[in-house]
Amino acid sequence: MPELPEVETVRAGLNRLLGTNAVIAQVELLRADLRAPIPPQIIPRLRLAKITGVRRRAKYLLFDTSGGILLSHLGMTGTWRLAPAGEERLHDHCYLHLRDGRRLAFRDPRRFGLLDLIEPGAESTHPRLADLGPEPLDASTFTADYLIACCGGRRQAIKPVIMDQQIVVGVGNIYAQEALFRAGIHPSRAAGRLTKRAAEILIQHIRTVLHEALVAGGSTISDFRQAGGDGGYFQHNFQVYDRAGQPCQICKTKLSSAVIGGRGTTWCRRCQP
DNA sequence: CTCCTATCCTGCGAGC
DNA sequence: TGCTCGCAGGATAGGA
Repeated sequence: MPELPEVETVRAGLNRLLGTNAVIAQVELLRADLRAPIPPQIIPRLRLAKITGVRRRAKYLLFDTSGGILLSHLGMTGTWRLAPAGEERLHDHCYLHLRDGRRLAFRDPRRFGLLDLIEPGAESTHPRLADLGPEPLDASTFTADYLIACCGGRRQAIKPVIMDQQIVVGVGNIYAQEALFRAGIHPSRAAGRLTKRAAEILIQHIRTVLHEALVAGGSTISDFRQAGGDGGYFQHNFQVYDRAGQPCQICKTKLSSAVIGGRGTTWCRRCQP
């Protein structure tokens, strides 16, 4: 489900719930694999470990603990929630039993998510993290010059390029469409034909749409929830995502749609030439 | 290399 | 109402 704003919202919610002194009494794994095998050593390694905080990198959550870093990706449908005794749900895959009696549950019906353990100090070389691009909200690394350099010579459409986690992280199918609409760039435009001016505008709109969604607590689609159980409300601000056939909110042109880069894509052919 | 496609899996809504 | 079909916020292996 989650792109940067949703993952960041979950991260903030987890930190609010956990504070800096939560201790894991026991890890309970209800299955051995999600998208990839879950290393069974997380059970002994996280037992009695203190969770000192939860960070985010790209669309990954990193639980810093005294027993190592618990790495979690939400895939399409992953959620973390407090699950009091008796509130077990289908597709709960992992429970973190806390020493204070609370229980944190990772649930992921489609199982595109991920749980892994990173050894202390091995974060920068972990295969899931090593090749990630810059954070889009970091103005010092995600620059127009950088994006232009990434796009140089590429004939690929710009939309899958900005969704490529090696180029820039955190942008998925929703916010890619929204940012391209705001920037007035057709999602199929060849990445290599992007001018520096267009790159500047696109970067600016990637930042503002992600930031606005962040402030709104993310977008609630299907089962996205903050760790506290509330949904975000940025979905009310979508201008193109899931609005194929409806009128453009700027010029009233009927919005076009097609599969681009393997993903459903909606745009305004008049506003995004 | 670059780019595209298929695939992992379940749930849900559209359409018949 | 009930069924089937297609599609869904992500990431990646494999082939062209």
